[in-house]
This record gives sequence, structure tokens and C-alpha cells, in this order.
Amino acid sequence: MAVMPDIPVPKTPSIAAARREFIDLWGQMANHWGINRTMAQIHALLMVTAEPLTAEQLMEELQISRGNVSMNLRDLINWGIVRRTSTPGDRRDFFTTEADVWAMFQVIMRERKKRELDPLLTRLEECLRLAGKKPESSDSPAERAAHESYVKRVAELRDFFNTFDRLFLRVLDSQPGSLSRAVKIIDKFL
Amino acid sequence: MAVMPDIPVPKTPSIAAARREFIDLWGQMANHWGINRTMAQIHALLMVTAEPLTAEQLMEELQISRGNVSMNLRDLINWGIVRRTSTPGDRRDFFTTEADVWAMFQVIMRERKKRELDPLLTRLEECLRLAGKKPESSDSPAERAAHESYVKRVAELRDFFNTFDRLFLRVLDSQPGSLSRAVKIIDKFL
DNA sequence: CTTTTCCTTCAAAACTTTCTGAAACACACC
DNA sequence: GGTGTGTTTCAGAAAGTTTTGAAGGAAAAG
Repeated sequence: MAVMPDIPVPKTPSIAAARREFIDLWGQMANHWGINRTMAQIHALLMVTAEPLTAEQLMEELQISRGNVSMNLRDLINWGIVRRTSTPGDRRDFFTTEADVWAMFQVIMRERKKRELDPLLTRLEECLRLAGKKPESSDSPAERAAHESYVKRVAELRDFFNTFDRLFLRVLDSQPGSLSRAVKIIDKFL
Repeated sequence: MAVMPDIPVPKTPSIAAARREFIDLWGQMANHWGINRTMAQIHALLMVTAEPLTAEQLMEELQISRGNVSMNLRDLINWGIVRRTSTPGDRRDFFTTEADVWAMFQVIMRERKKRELDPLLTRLEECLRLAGKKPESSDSPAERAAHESYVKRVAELRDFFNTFDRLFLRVLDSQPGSLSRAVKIIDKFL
């Protein structure tokens, strides 16, 4: 079967430069956030392209190997922010990302909560459990002070992240636009 | 002059294990957040210790080199979350971290906003500027569609992060405990 | 059944980040 | 000045992460 025409990647200088700038920006931000640069660039390219893209197009535009594209797409799909689609009559897979920024943000938040916040809370409890109850009166005063300050600070952190967790949950099942409504409400009441 | 007695690091099994657990936890979390593990461990150790510690004690407890301690302390001090203190009659420097979780959180937020969010917003504007105004009517329909979807998505991201930025600002100059008040308010109104 | 096309995997290579230890520095004290 | 004590710096080593490219697999087309 004949290969489809495809390649909707723009050639106009201005838009091409703008796209490169955005891809570069998103890649750099990813670094700050502990995410692999190439993975973020693939995501960026999918975000600014209306049509689904093939692995081939991603390789071409980002100048990276097929294997790299394949593995990073797998991770993006596992994160839930990229979808694989296919067209009848075309053997290639096509990839897209969630168009709606709010929906994308929710997916990312939900995943990070699951991977980071939930384990953090579990392990903070473990930290407190390990410290044991009250220090024995047989312990030296220095020991007892150390115990007390440890428990005090770890418990404060736990309370803090618990509050954070509740905030996450509220934001996660709220409507698009809630973030800006939240800002307005907070403006008014804090 | 005689060396001070010092070393308040606890020897009791339970509390020592709990401290190690917490230091390990904080180090792992740091990785997820794009922060150097050792830096986070130094911070963790200072957090769970009431007394100021010397570089020597940090080396000893974390089993890391003097140079490593020195450089990471410099970074922590630049971040504004660790303070160097000195005692009259002792040539060594002592280090402490902010005791209050909320205050610490604010310092970190403020710094991350300055380093990440502000540049992100500036560069997103640049991405839009580069794309130029309306596409020329001389451009092909495909080009015009590409331009349109690019501008639409980047503008949405900019709006989203702008809202985020405002939320940051509100949280930054609010009182301790505001986070949990915010949760309650949001509960009520969203 | 063979070829073609596309996707995935994985070991090794390339690259990046972090850490060490030795040297340089700083400064109080004699 | 010199000596003792503590800190900083930085080049190179070690560790960790990412990328490549070749091999293997799967499924449609011939």
C-alpha cells in the first residue's frame, strides 16, 4: 500500500522557530522538575501539533533515535498523558497528547500524588513509628531531648503533607477553571 | 583552646534508626523533585536535630567527604533554608535549618518561583511573540492551521501558569496555617 | 513462505551529575 | 613571621542517566 502523504510539520520560518523555542523551553523545565529532557520534548511537540504524529516524525523533528522515541513514548503512555491511536489502512501508530491543559494537569497531579505524596506519607508514619513512644526515663536527658525534637519535627512535616494531600484531592476532582476560581476565593478570604 | 564536648547525635537504637529512615526518605524524595540527594540529606539531618551541627558532624553521620558537605551547605545557604551560626570561643561554624515547616515551605516556594515559574512565563510570552500575529493569507491552509493550533495551545499554557503564579503569590504572603484554612475554604466553595 | 515495515528491547557508548581528596586559603593565636 | 584549625575550591574519579544502534519480533503485503 502507498505511504500516506502526511508530515504536517510547518516549514514557515516564524512558526517553525516558535515551535523549536517551545520544545526547548519545555525540555529545560523538565530538567528542573526531575523529568527526562527528551521525554518532555516529545510531549511538547505533540502538544503544539494538532494532528497525531508518527514515531518517524518525532525522530525526524527532534533528531533522536528510534529506540529513544519508542521508550520515551512508552513512559509517556504509562504516565497517562499520551495516547496511541491507529488509522485503518496504515500500519504505523500515531501519537497524541491531551489537548486540554487542565485535564493534562490533573493527570500529572494524580500520577505524582500516587508516586510521591502517598509513599511519602506512609514513610513519614514509619519514621514516627520507628522512634517509638515516649523515651524511657532511664535514658539520659540529652537522649530524651533528641527524641522529643525528632518526633516534633517529623510530626509537623506529616501534618503539613497531610494538608497538602487533602488540597491535592480537592483540586483533582474539581472542574476546569477551578484553579482560577480558587485564586479568587483565596484572595477574598485569606 | 579546649575543644567543646559536643556531638549530640543520639546513640539509642530506636531513635538512631528513625533518624536514618527519615534522612533516607528525604534523600529519595529530593530525587523525585530534581534536587541532589546529599543536599537533601544534609537538610534532613539538620531538620531532625535540635542543636546546630558542625561540618564535621555532618561528614561523620552521613559518611560523605568534607568537600561535599561544604559545597552542599553553600547551596542550601543560597537557597535560604540553612543558616550559618557561630559561637564565641569556637572557631568552627555551626549550621541550622528553619524549625518552622511553614516558613521553610515558603522559602522554598519563593525560590522556585523565582528560578522556574518566572522564567517559564517570560519564555512562554517569547514563544507567542515568535509565532507572530495572524498567519499571512498567502500561507497554505495547512500552515495556517498549524499556526492556529500552536498559538491556541501555548496561550492556554501561559494562562494556566499565570493563574498558578497568582496562587503562588497568595500563598507566599499568607500566615502559617493558611494552607489548611485554604483547604477548608475550598471545600466549602468549589 | 518471504519480504517489507514498523515497533520494541537491550547492551554498550556517550553524556551528565555528583563526589572525593588534595591543595589553596583564611584567620586566630603564639 | 610560623602553627594549628577549620573552610573552600576544583580537577579528576565514580556513579548515575540517557541515548544509540543492532537484533529480534510481529503482522500485513506480496
